[in-house]
Amino acid sequence: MLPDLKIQPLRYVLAIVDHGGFHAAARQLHRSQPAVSMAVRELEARLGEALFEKGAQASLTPFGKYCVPRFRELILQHDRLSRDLLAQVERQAGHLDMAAVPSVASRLMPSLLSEFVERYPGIRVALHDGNADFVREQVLGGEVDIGLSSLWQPDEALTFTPLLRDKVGVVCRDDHPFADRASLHWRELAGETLIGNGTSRLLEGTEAEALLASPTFFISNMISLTASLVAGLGITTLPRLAFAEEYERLRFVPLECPVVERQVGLVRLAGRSLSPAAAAMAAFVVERLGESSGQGLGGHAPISQ
Amino acid sequence: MLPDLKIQPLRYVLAIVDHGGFHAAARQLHRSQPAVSMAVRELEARLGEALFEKGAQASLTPFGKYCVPRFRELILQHDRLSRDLLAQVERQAGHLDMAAVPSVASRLMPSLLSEFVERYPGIRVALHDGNADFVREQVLGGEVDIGLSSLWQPDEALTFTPLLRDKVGVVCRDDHPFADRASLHWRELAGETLIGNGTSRLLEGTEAEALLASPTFFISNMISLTASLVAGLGITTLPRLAFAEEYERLRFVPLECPVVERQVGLVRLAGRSLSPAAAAMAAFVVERLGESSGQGLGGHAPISQ
DNA sequence: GCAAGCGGTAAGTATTCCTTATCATATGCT
DNA sequence: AGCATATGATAAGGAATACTTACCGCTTGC
Repeated sequence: MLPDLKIQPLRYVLAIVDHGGFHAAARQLHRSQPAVSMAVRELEARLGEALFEKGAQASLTPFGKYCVPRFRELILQHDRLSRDLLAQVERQAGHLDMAAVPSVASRLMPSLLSEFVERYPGIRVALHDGNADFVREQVLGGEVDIGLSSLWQPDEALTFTPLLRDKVGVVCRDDHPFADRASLHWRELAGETLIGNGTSRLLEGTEAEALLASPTFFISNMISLTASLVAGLGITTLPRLAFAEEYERLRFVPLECPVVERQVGLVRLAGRSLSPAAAAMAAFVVERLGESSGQGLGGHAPISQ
Repeated sequence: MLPDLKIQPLRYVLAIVDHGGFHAAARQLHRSQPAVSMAVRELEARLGEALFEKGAQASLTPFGKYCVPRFRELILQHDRLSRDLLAQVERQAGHLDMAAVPSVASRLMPSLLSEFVERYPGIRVALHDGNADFVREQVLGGEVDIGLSSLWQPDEALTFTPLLRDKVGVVCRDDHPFADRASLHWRELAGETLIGNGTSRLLEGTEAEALLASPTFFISNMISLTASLVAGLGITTLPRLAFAEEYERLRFVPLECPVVERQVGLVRLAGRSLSPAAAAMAAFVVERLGESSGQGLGGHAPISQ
């Protein structure tokens, strides 16, 4: 019923109009003049009406005059779309949503993000932070494109790319007997007031699991937890990355026996591709965290694939 | 630089999305399934990014999800344009401007126009009236698509299609000695008070030319002219079609010697095509006036080509 | 009156598009 | 299980399109 207009012949028509002739248009289009002639004739046949007066110097028919601005409009739309899609693919535009656990979000992402926007100025990033369960759910539900977290258990629907190891240690106030120790054995914690937190389950399945039975307190909120530690309420265990170094009175002492560590990595939906922008971020994160990270944030190490 | 998206593959993508699969889409598009597959792959290659997840049941990648509404938008624009142009060509839409001399505009156009809009309900017509010079100028200047008028002299830039002959006669009041005459000879007018008007120059070059020397008055406006005639100011000559029959006290008496007639016809720019709507009107006018007109408007006759 | 411009035509070739036939894999049904 | 029937991908051949070069006829300008 309605004929499919091809973009090219429309472009030809506009070129003829703009350059005032078939020859000039052909030259500018890097085509031979007959190619232009024939394409226009084909288009006219398809429309059932002439666009150019026959015979003389190329001049538009009234119908042609009617068509030209409409052709121009359609081509404008087309080019806008084409340009837009190309920008997306080439990572010059786009946006992505990502989720990260608080430690990663606050300790690693700030510098990563600033480098990222420098490298991909057109891409907009939304960073959501929450605990590992939150990250998992956000990725599973498609609310975010990628997540940065540790995986408690493998999930069929998720792909996990390990990026760095993060060793658990004991956090205490600077006046605590542990404060100046270089390392600790789990049995030494036996008599202490141990405050549980969201990362405590890292100890599950290790020799130190017994400690989990004793905690008097469980504080999930990191601000409350650090405040409690500063107040001398007790001590806790945390992965190094989750230890807020800006609290002057708190000390981090590595747990050497057993060595407990979480793997922080990239979480994404299995079998689903990423948007170009998300792929850029994923590759960027892997590149920056997967090989030589550290940069003063000792205690966690990249994972060599 | 920016790739030309073809309309067809975009349609394929939408069909796949809407029908939930390559096979179903192919069926609905009257294409084979490989044709759809390959076209989509070609498009993906051109864009440099996959639109559908590979492997499983057809499902969009995030990039595909980004593209689909944009494809849909472009195709909507395209189809709107295609439909619009088709409607123009098929005379279901469009508009035209025409000019006509007052006699034609007031005596012939009303019924013609009502028939025209019945036959071409989508076409809008603007009718401008003015004397023959006005019509000529409007056509020459492109302000109107076609004109209905008589041509005083041939014009290289204009094409004139004669449609009907319109005989000149004498118009006088019902109490004038000529009022009941069946016809008149020009010499009988010698002693009369002759009011000149815009059509008087029709007498130029005929035996009756001498009359043009005498007129005491010249009144170009038709309303003023008829009012003057009703007032008994004098008599005048007019083509039959220009004689306003609705004035009860005026009479039209054919001039039999010499027989003077104007040719009323279609005026258009030579060598220029008409818009579809204008072409429809031109053909319609020729069809209705060129062969068997009359319909009680005696005194002018169609011109058999 | 000739040269140089225009657009149109013809014939051949390259490319694009679409077909049929076939495959590998995944889903559904006893 | 296991066969039947979906799915989408692939290969090879053919039809349609788009483009090329070569040439024609016409107008325009010196």
